[in-house]
Amino acid sequence: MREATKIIPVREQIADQLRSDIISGELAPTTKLNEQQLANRFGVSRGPVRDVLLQLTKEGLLVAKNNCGVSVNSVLDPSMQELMIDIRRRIEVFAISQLKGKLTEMDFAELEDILVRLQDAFDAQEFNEVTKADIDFHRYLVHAAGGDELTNLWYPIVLRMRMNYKRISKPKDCVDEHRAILDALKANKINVATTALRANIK
Amino acid sequence: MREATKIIPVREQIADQLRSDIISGELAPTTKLNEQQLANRFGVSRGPVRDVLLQLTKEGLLVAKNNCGVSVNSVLDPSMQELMIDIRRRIEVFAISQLKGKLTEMDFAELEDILVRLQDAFDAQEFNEVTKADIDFHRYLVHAAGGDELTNLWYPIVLRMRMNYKRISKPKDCVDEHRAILDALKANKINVATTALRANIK
DNA sequence: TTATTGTCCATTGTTAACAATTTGATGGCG
DNA sequence: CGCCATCAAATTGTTAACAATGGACAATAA
Repeated sequence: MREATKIIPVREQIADQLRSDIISGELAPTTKLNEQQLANRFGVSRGPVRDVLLQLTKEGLLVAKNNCGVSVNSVLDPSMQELMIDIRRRIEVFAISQLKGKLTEMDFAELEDILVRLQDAFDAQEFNEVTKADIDFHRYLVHAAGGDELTNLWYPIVLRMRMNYKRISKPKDCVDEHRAILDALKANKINVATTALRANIK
Repeated sequence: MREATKIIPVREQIADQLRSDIISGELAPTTKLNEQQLANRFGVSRGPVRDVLLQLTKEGLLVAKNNCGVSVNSVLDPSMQELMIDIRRRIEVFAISQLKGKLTEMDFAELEDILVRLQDAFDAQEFNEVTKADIDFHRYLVHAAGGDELTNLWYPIVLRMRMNYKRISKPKDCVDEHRAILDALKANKINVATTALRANIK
């Protein structure tokens, strides 16, 4: 039997695109979003667009005012940013502690694929793709440990953090750091992986 | 001029009611929710109901399957519950550290009101109301410190934690603990407040 | 008997029209 | 000249009809 081909719902595609636009800075903070315009852009009606806007608002990327529409949220002030980093670290450290000895060869292969994407995107100077691969790597681990439950808690935090970075500071380090995390996981050295992970989240 | 009467949007009312039903256990885990039935119950159309179901799904109270509707989420396994407690503590400790010296007389009056509600609900053995007042107390502090941003991160965690408790174990302690927190805040003794807060979150 | 396929029904996903609300502008009045 | 009330345009909130999807059940063939 062939590998199941993944069906991606319309709403999810729209959400992904908007998230991408926001964290890439294409949609700047305080930009107002019009439901009808978005509906036209994606070739759907306002219904699904409304759903997506609601979701992104819950995720903290957008802010909504009653009967006044939504706009792109502003960057976090430093103390909140610090809190977010701390919470994200706790979640991911928790994740790999739960994963000790649980990861299969298939998991490792998947993570290797993501690292390849990361490297390729870096070589091509596609920084948006670098960001996506970076997030995918971490999400894979979080999801493997805590499922949708934990991922839903973790994801908005990452997105909010990313909104604050205009661009990846040192993409090269980014690749190396993830390599270190993966190698440590493969060797089942959780302490090493934890240290590498904490160094990567900043 | 008359005091501004607070307008509570339809969606919010529906969301509050459903959250209440879920936390109180009236809607047991794995219960499937039908959009049309809910629409009839609240006397609105499916649109707003869909919006609410999406939100509660984001909050982790419900789980959704494509084209298959939503159902009430199950309780957390112990390790996740522990992580949630840890993160919630971190957020609330952050909140009161930010609030040092910032709370006004009006804030204290508001918090006193909530404590009265808590005491009354306890006296009347209205455990649902006890839970609501309890949450309101903490939410007031979190919101005062971090606004909607922090509240949106914090709230789902609290809700998920509450789903795991069938009932308040010792309502009397609950009142005393919140009294201790408020008194410490009034005296601007952040260390004391932090200790009391950490003892209350469990 | 058992596995497969086809049909039906219940439910969700989507759409477009309608109602309600906010904003900004315009004009009269102090 | 500035301020407030009133009105119009634009935008969101809501509704109900329509399309599409998934699951259950029965019929068929091996």
